[in-house]
Amino acid sequence: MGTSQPAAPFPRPGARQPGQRQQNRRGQGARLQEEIITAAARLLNDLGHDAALSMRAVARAIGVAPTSVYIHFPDRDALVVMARCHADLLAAIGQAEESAGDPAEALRRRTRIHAEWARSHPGLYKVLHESTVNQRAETPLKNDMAQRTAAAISRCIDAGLAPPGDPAIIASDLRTAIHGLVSLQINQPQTHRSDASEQIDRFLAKLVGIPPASAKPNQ
Amino acid sequence: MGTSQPAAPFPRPGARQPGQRQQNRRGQGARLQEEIITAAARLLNDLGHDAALSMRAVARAIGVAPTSVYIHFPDRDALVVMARCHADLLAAIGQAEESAGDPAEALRRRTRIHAEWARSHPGLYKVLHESTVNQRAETPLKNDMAQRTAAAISRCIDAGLAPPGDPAIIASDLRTAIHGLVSLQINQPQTHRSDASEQIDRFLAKLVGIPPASAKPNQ
DNA sequence: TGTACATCAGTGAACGCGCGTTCACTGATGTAC
DNA sequence: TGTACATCAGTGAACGCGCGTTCACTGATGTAC
Repeated sequence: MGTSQPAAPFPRPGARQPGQRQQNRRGQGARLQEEIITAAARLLNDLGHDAALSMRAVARAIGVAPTSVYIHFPDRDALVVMARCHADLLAAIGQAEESAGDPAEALRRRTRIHAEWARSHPGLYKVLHESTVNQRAETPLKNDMAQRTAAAISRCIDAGLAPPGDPAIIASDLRTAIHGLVSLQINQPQTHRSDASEQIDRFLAKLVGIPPASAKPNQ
Repeated sequence: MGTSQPAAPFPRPGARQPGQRQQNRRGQGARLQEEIITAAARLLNDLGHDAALSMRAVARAIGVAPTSVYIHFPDRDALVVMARCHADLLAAIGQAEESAGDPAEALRRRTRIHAEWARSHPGLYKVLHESTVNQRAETPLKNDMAQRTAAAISRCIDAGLAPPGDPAIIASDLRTAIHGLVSLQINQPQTHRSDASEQIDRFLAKLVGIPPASAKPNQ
């Protein structure tokens, strides 16, 4: 970890002081909508549960009257749709894969960045995977992720870097195991501490058949 | 599935009608405490999140004044301690292991029953693994589970039914993957449907080195 | 055998809180004439 | 260049709700004398 983690897309600093905000210019009303989404995402990440997100808390965080949120979102449920998180994660993964030398390294990077994103956005990960929101929406985005993982594995097999097998099944197993790893890291940090990287390598080796990168500069 | 799943320890029927309950006999005041714990466990399972559990809801479910809960539990946090769930799960696993022929079959049964318990108590599983309670307590019980899994794997290795390796690491990998499987089954039932049994077999084969039971009567 | 008292197992009303949501409104800014 | 009007970007007060928690209490039952 340290400096190499993906850039946090949701600002961390605390709530705005009331009165600090000034009304948007005429024609710029949509900016408040943007502020609401950003604040909602930050609160979801901080709280880790969609039921804990409230219209009033979002309004408070922005420094706006609760009523103003209703101008852009008809009710609480509408606030809780978070497609942009996935888009952000997808971009991070795409970027990491680009710089990989071969398909096996690409899969390893993809897997690592997935785990790291979850680690640095624990609350959002929980909302996206454990909350009641995820039952309502987000499935197309998750299917997209699953298909991309299967494609990455398929490329490994085609390049002879992994033994043959059904990419969809292997991807399902890998994603399931990685989800377990991330979930335990987030939910039981005291018992599942540091060895994420090694466990990822073991999963890649045992579930996909990709041996740990042997040509490591140090260690 | 079907008839072979473990007996549900927490009664399912709906809330009691108000007025139906009559005061405990003198000296039997502790019975209300028992009722409170049972009702709290049922509510936790129904709601799937400890934050959603309220003193008033528990009192309502039993048919008692909210004040009466305070006689036995000093505050809401005290209600939320759920050691008995683990004890119940442990007993179910012990029972399943007993009837197994060899260590490999015992490990398979242990793994299956773990997944089945989680499936039949989704809310409690979420509370125990995803909720804020689990950060406070329950770690000794989880350590116990981890050690038992490691011991089961150790017995497989000793019996020559699994290739040699560090049982603690193998157990960690297996438990992580199974947790991922269960978590996805609970949280995304629409995408992770039915093939749990096969995926468990694959995890046992790939992560522990135990091939699927070949002498199956049918299929 | 009778009675005063202690104890048990609860109850009912009330407090202040944050919440979702509705309603009528306000003040600034652009625009038609 | 001036003015009436429309529109935009919000606000403030209020509603009813469920919640945790406190307080003084009630009615039944056992027990000492």
